[in-house]
Amino acid sequence: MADFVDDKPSRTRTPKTIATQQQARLADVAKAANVSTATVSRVMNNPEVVSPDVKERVHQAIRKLNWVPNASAKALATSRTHTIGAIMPTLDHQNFARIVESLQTTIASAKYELLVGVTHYAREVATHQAQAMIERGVEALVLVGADHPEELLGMLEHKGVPYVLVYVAPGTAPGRNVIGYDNYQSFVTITEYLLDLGHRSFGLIAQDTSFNDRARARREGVKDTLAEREIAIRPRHFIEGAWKFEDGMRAFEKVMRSDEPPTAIICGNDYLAIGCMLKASEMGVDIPGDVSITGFDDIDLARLLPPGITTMKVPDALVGEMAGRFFIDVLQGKIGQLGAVPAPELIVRGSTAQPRSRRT
Amino acid sequence: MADFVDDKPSRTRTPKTIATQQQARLADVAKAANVSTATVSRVMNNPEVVSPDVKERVHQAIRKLNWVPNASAKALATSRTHTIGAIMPTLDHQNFARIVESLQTTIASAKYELLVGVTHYAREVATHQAQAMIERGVEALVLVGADHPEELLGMLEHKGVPYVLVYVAPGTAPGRNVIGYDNYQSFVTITEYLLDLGHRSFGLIAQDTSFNDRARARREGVKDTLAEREIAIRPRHFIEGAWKFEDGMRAFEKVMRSDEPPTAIICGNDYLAIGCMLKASEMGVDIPGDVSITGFDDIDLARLLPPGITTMKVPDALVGEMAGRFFIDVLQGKIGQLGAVPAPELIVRGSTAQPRSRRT
DNA sequence: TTGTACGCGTTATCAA
DNA sequence: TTGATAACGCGTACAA
Repeated sequence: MADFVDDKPSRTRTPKTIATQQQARLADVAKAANVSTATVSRVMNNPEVVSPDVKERVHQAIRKLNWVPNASAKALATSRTHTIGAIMPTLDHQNFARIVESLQTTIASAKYELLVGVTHYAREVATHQAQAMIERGVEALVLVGADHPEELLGMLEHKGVPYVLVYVAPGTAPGRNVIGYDNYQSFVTITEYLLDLGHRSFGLIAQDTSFNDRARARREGVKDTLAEREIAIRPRHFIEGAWKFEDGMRAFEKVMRSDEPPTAIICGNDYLAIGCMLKASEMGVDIPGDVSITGFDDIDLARLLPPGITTMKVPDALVGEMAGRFFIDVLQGKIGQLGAVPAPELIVRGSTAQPRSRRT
Repeated sequence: MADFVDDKPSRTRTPKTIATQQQARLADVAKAANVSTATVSRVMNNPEVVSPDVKERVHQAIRKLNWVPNASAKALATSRTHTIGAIMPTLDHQNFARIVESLQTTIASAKYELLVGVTHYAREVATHQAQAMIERGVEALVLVGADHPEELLGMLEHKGVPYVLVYVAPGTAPGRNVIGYDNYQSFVTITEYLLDLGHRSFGLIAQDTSFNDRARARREGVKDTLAEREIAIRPRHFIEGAWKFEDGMRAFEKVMRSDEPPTAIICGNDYLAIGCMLKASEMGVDIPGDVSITGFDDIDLARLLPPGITTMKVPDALVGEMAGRFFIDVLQGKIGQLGAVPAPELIVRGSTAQPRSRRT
């Protein structure tokens, strides 16, 4: 019973991978370099403490064996997965796509990877995906909006998983980490701008408000501001539905073909507003002559499509970046302060003007 | 020495998580339910073989302890991470965003999660991210285009990681799994269509072709087809650059303000084509009266912006779905056949017409 | 500076 | 049907 007990029985369980070839393990590298596993580990995670020649031997062995560390094992040993999750309603909207993109780019600089889920605006899907990501051990999570089950948020807090609710105004969800702006206030601003122009008859084309607290806040911002002036929107001028170009086109036609169409139509986003513009030119309706249109988001096209859409500029990419930086700080043990994002800014373009009756 | 050695020294190393609370382990559940760890594992992965009452006891313990399985440990034990990766140039293009979205939705049905990387069109970034994902143990990978270092693809094959190159025509990269259509042929089709209309003077506004084999194929498709008729594009009418609306606007202006502008401009994608249309209306250039414009991709706006853009319809969402299904099949041990995606289809709209000289 | 030995939380083999 | 226990591949006290 001597030196033939030296190395481990090189593999007892048959690997379950599809791989045709055996993968090298850290132990194999150690053996090849004639060092201990601890040393190999040090070469990877703490190179300063290991002597140059040993380091070189290990590196050679790594190259020779084509070894790549196993992240699952590392995660198990360290309780760190280096993974962050983001759950979005869709990626087919420039804003969300940009958040994901900037978030990924930001966290990549700290060696974090991004798990992405798409919910298609279904609340249960969001919850379900979030739970799956928690099982996966995401170290942080980005969620959209505040409309999530209390138990999900509770679980995140219970597990100590930092999360950020994006597109949620500070103050709306007390005690939560939020990055966003005040949707309500933004639409107050838009509405007041139109009121100041002299408009007194309004239409509202908005997204579906189920599982969408942003859309609800926007709608209420408009309604409350108008109510302050004793103005209401006629039910036939209030259309709630989806959010794409063609939804806007359909809604615009419906509103403008109704009796006594409004002089201003407030849209929940730029896609809807652009849909209105497209349908208007099709119908021969002059914008802003016959009716003013406003959007929200300031997507590229809003400034490019003549006469330009009056809208609110929101800082998408910054949202992803801020969330990313916040996570990096928190996960590195720093305090991690979540600063406020600049408030949306009204951008006045050619799609709005005084109502005809007001003009001289 | 009796029954006080019974359970493991409940935790020697201090946990590294930020978590304020101890997480329950499978072993804790086992103890609480008074069964072995093997049984708890069976309840999760092989419930049929465990008796109903025991199963119930285990479930109660799970609920009581609020246990969620640790995916890293599971991955380590099974060599299956249940993760798929996708690396895209950007998400700010509808096509790529849709691929990611449909891929995620497809693989979610088989309990796979999606890791997303964005390269901003930088080849090294793509390679680097791919390697990181391999370390993470992604079980499959989606890459865009065929322009990847041989060693990366070699490593994937060496490791037995199935991958799919999307936006690559079958036949272009022999031996690789590809989903895509023939970019070259598609632009032959467009070019021939314009030639048939009678055009003899062309402009080409295209994406940057470094690390973008699709863009190269498209350009060559145009050039070769024209050369067949002994036609070349004047250097000043060939503009290569980025790919957004405003790039198209700038390029269009440059081309149209040059001496002897062409009668038809072929654009590498719809964003560029729309940029041309927008600039044209700004400049008072009539489309298709003064110049015909073609795009590629058939994004929503291509059919909505009057007079509509003549373009090729490509099946984005299908690409993601097919890749997802392929992976699911392969990873479940099935053969996994990668069918061909329908060829892009020429959609003729109002942005193209006969050149003025040809008309009666 | 390096090595030994154990733990991370599961699954899976084998025996009962 | 259930239980003991050895992997899985890595980090890391602790000792040398």
